[in-house]
Amino acid sequence: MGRAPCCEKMGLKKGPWTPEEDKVLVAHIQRFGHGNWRALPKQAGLLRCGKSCRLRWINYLRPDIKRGNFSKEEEDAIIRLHQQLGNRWSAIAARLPGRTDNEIKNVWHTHLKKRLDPTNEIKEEAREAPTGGGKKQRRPAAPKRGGARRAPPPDAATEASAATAPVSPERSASSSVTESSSVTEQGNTGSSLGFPKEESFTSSAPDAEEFQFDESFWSETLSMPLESFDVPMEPCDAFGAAAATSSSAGADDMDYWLRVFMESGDVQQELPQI
DNA sequence: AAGAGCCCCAACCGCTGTACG
DNA sequence: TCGTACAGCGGTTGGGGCTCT
Repeated sequence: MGRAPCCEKMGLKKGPWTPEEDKVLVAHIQRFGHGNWRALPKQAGLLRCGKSCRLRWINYLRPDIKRGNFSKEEEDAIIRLHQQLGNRWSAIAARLPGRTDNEIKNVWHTHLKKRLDPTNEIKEEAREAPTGGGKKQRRPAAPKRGGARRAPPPDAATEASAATAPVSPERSASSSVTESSSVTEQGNTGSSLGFPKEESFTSSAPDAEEFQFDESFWSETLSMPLESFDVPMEPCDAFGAAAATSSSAGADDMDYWLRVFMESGDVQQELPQI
């Protein structure tokens, strides 16, 4: 069947996300969730297609994402899981909390595949050696592409338990926060809006400094009054309807969001239809 | 110091699966 | 049952940073 393009290309921005766009997207999702990705950019006032917003959120902006280099244990887990699952990156990501399918895919193609290739083994080993000749030390993930924020590389023992952590096999790590995803699975319950509290987010990292930048980013973003955004939020009935009819939004979810909105104090003005 | 080449990764593209009317 | 819309997944790539020469 003829599929319409994911979005109207006309007038929609492509390429790297700016910090401003990130903030708008984060603020919108914090406030309204993402019941409908296609409608989200319009509601948030972003000149992006829903697909782009979704990818940006899932691969970069979700607060439960673990940034930085992969530990040896994680790499071993990826190799093992790849042997079992093949190129089902989302399934692999589901077993590596905090890692996205895109990230795992990148690591596989850039490191692990070569490592498993016997012809590259020697070369790869040389690269692994700290003082080995020719190995390019991984740069400390400097911001790229329009203000991308990356945490400094963690030490190799960051997530020894990651590979064995129990994670729902049904949903990947890319499942949304509104679907009681890995955030909950990692025990960060009780935080408002389904986000991990900053304390839990940072304290879950063995090295608190690892997320220093992200913490400041989230602190800034979470504390930022929404009115400070240039782009007006447009909570509309369509979104509420989408959330209400969403297959993943049960009555409890609706009650939860309603409570959140009520507590925010502006539900009357913002969402009169709920 | 400067240029070349390599490496990495964020983001795009196109396809599939699923829900719904 | 069919057609459409949407979310999600995996493959691919553009381009910036880093290292080497």
